[in-house]
Amino acid sequence: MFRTHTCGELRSDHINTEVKLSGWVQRIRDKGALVWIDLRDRYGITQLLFKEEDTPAELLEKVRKLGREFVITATGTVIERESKNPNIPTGEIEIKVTQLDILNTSEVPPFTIEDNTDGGEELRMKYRYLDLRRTPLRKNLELRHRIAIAVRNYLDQQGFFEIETPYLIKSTPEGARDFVVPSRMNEGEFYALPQSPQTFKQLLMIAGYDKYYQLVKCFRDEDLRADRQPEFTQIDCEMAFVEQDDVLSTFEGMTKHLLKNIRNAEVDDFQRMPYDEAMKRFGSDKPDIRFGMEFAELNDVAKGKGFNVFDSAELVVGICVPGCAEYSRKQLDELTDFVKKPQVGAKGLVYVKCNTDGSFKSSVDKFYSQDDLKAWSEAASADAGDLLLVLSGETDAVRKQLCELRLEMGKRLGMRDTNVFKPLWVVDFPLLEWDEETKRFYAMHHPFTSPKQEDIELLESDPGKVRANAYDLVINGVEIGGGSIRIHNKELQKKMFSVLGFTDEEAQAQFGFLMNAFEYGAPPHGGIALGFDRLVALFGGQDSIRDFIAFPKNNAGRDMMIDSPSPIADDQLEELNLKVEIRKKED
RNA sequence: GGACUGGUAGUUCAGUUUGGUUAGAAUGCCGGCCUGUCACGCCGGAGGUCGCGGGUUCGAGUCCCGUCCAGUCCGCCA
Repeated sequence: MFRTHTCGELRSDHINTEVKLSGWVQRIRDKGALVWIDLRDRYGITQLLFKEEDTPAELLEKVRKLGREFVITATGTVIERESKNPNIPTGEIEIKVTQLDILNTSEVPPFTIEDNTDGGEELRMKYRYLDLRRTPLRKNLELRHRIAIAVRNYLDQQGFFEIETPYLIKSTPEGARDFVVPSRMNEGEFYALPQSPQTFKQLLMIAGYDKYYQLVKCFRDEDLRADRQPEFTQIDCEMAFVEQDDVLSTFEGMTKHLLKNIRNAEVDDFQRMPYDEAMKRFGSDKPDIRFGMEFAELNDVAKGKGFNVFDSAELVVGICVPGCAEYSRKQLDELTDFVKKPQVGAKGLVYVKCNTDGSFKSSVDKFYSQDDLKAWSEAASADAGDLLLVLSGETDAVRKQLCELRLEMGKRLGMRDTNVFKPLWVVDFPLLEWDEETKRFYAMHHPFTSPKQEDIELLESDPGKVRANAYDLVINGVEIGGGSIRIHNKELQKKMFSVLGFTDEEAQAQFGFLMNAFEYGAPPHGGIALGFDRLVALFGGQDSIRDFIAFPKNNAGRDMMIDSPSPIADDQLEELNLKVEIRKKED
């Protein structure tokens, strides 16, 4: 037997009991006549005590051989500490050890296994199994587990079945790049790993399963970010006989359930904001509504006064930053540099200080009178003491730029509190997006998304104007998930493919199975998929999903620990009857 | 595909702007001392291909060119 208790559970109630603990040596404090060892396992830390005067020499010798991260079993008596440590749950007691077994030795770890490790990102990735011993990582994975359980409980109570769908499926050209897997038994052919179980969950609805969900791995061969991994987990759901409202209320309920149970946070009913409105008010389809600074369009007051930059711009738009009229020249220059970064891409920044004495000071005083600037401040609902930051340019671009600036200002002013949760639904997304490069429309969501009934006639006349029965769940500026009411009618689906530029043959070849299924009584249906990793990271108060995944990949899609991807052996290629030839890139 | 930041002791970093004696600090590691530590303390010690390759120079961690690696972002991600 290795243990009677874990390292996290002994309290003063246990004093005088004989116990056996097993774990890792976290730290040794050797004071000569006294030696303490912090013994760690998943549950906590318990202090072991060895007193020179009443410890057999043989045992002391063993103790002095120990090093960090050795795995040991200690047997002894729980005693009250002479000096207690109120900072840890087991701080009232320690173990007077009578027997010590060294189960395994350890090399000196390359970084310290402490809450605040000295290890850098790269090293921690390479030795991920050591990093995972650290409490912050352990807590993240525990949080992930708790949320997964809460999701399953909620959806089970709502009558959902968790049904697994295949990972080896068929490649489709729409959407993200597929990861592909060669088939040995079908020479020269490839499976694709699913970007999402989209078609399968729709088929499950046609099969009559009514409510489906799955915590499922999805795969996308696209460049990574802090919040994007090539393999990631979705809470994937689909419901039959539902309208948009049914899906939204079910998953609003789930989100509230999670916030309540995991974070003990109560939130109001979620705002539902049309896409157009989100773009106009926040310049983003995933607005962070924890703070204000909404966009104020200033075309009416800023144009026609001889400032050519604004006169020639499609949109002049600003935000009102509360209480920042005192910003120094240096701070304003910093903000100008921020918006001029290539990642943001603005040409410049105009500011208006609404001074507390009622006067205005701007970077464009040459062109605008005090009355002009007063009109700006009124248009932006600015008060005395506020700072207006104004950008101009082509509508879509300038909104995006101002959105970046707004988030930056929110961050600087401490308005993005990770303990505050403000979810909302963004609804009425456009069905289609025009792509200049390929001169065709792409589905903004995916090609199975249904258009709004009242917009269907626009499909032929003005496809870009068609709104979709599509919605995103956004929390604190993070796109947590999205879904839609699907097309369940073969004719409409055919029409959709034709708008997307598919011939009948292409549509049949790629999605024939789904179109055929629509011929056998497909019920109206719709669903949603939530990014599980992002949801967990959000609940954990962090932007990066990496530390909420046990074994993540780096920004080049590599697993630094197992060193993958890697070449495969010749005989593996032989079996697949494949030859690897790296094509030279053309200039 | 692109922009930016970084790479110096086991680790985290300073030193690079302005080239110049033996490349420093902290922490970790090793040895010694210490009876109430818990980021223990004190004394001593070991530890370096300054990412790699080339160039400029009397002389390069420092300047130039190339390259690799890591990170953040843009493009991309229905």
